[in-house]
Amino acid sequence: MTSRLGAIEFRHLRYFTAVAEARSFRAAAQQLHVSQPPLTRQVQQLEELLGLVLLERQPRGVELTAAGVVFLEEARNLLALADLAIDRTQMAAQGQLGRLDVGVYGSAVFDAIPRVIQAFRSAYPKVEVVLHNLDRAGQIKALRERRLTVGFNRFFVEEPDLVWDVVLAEALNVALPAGHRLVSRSQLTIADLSGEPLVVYPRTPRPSFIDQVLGLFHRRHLTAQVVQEVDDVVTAIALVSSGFGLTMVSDSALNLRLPGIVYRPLERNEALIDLCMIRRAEDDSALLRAFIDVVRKVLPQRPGNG
Amino acid sequence: MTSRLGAIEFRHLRYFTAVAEARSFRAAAQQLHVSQPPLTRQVQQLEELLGLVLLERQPRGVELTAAGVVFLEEARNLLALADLAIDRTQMAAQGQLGRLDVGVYGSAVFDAIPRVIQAFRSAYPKVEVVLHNLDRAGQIKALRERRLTVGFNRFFVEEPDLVWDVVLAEALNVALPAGHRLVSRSQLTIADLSGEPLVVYPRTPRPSFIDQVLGLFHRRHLTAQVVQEVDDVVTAIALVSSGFGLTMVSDSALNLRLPGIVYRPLERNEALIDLCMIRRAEDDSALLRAFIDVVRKVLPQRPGNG
DNA sequence: CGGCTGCGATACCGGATCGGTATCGTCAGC
DNA sequence: GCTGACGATACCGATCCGGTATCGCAGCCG
Repeated sequence: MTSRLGAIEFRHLRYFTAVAEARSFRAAAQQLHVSQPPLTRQVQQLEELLGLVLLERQPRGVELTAAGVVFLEEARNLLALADLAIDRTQMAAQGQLGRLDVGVYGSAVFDAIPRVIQAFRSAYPKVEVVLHNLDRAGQIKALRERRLTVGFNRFFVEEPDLVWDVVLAEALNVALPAGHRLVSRSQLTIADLSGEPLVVYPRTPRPSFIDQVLGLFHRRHLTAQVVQEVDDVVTAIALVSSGFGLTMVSDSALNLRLPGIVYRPLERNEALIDLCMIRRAEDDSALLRAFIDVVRKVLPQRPGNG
Repeated sequence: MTSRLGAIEFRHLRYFTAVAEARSFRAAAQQLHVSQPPLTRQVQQLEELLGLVLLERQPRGVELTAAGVVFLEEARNLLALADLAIDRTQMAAQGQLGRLDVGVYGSAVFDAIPRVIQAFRSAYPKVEVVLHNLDRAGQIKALRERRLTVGFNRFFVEEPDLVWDVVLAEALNVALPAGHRLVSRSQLTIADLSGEPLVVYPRTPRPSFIDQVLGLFHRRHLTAQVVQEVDDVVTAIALVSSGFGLTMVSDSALNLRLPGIVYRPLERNEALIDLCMIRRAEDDSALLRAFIDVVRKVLPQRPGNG
């Protein structure tokens, strides 16, 4: 890339623009708060660098040549764009401009995450937010490779270079087929589900939501009767509506309204399911801090380990 | 207009861009053929002027901050635009870029002028050509006020600060109603028209085409029987087609094809009508020179007074 | 017609700033 | 813990910038 810029500097543009607009070296010198000789010298140097005459010196001032007319317009443009560039850079430094890559996975995409993203978008409209559907392993890999800024997942193993926060504790609900006998109850307990056929998810990655659900039974020395393992909550709900059995979903998944499906809350002290946010420990960018602030404002907060 | 540019110069952008792209001060120094310390100093100064940190210095090189990512993009952009600005300025100096205001009037707009403009547009596609319909007085005024670069008209009085060239000598033709007795002749003379009712134009400005036509008769001691004076050639042709009489038109006007109108040429040695080009005597711009060259190439040329 | 005035260009000077060399502090890797 | 590579710093000479003083020139006015 061989540039024709040579040694032209913004100073040349500033000085030339002032002279061209004032149609006078002396008047421009006053406006710029410098004396007149430096203006003469800088404009001469600019003309020499361009190999062109930009101004016609005349007894009562200066006139623009055709090249001068064009260069004046270009110089004004460049100066204005340089100002904008500085503005944009300073906005970026304040986290108001840039790109935020967010990893998402699981049922939180149906409620909690959309609320967060919407709030962030309206608070920081010039930040481009990109969502990536990645499971936990994929999020961790992408975070390390800088392809992700934050990730949301149900829980995380400890990683030395990463930090996680629990940003939301959601209650659990049972999804039942419309005619099921438990539909008559307004609240359920884990014990109510003992012996009921269960559809569980996700099959991978492990450990994850599935293990938390099964743990609820084991902790109470109850037996979970798993009839089907599926990939995601949507498939699980579909199977429930087909009469395969019951399944457990977080509050976020209540937005998944399918015909023939009824949700009943689990008693709140029975179990809570965490939503976690993971990020690089050394990432102290203003953009990430701004995002975390929005998350804490939008979601009922709980302390993390970071 | 208070700029936030401060004392930022293109040098800062060039150096920062090189360092940011190479992710290394030393490597950038090699590419730029300078030593490493000046790079450190210029980047430090740039960061100080912006009040921001653009680079994170690390043991194995440098990483960009969020602000650095944005500023790198902006700086590249500015450097590329500066190059383009220089290109455009140099094109302007060569007459390849700019704006050409052309004054036109009379029947030449139907043939000679369109041919010139089309040739110029294809040779200088980045020059904006603007046509202005102005009579001779209007053209002279606009030329003096720099609103016009050149003007075309049928003939000009001498003006001290203006220069004119005859750029085309067109033959004359007679426009006849379809059933007229002279239609049977393939060529006509002025004498053939003696006693015929004539429609003449333009009423103003004077002197102009009308006076040249009437002069043809007076020179031969013939009588021109003027039945109607009108503003322009189009109106004259319309009256001819209505049977008012005959009228004289230049070659250019032969493109005006109306039903019921027949054109017959005047013998070539009977009369020629000039097309003149007028311009400022002191205008030696490359753009005007380029236009004159095109005119001379497109139109059969004759020497002018300039 | 000659002095005056206002313009840009030039000469020259002191200080700021640039780029160069040499060197330091620091962290990673063997 | 040594070594090597990186960026930062110290210092120096040369350049470049901006300032003052002055020149050359053209239009203006009495």
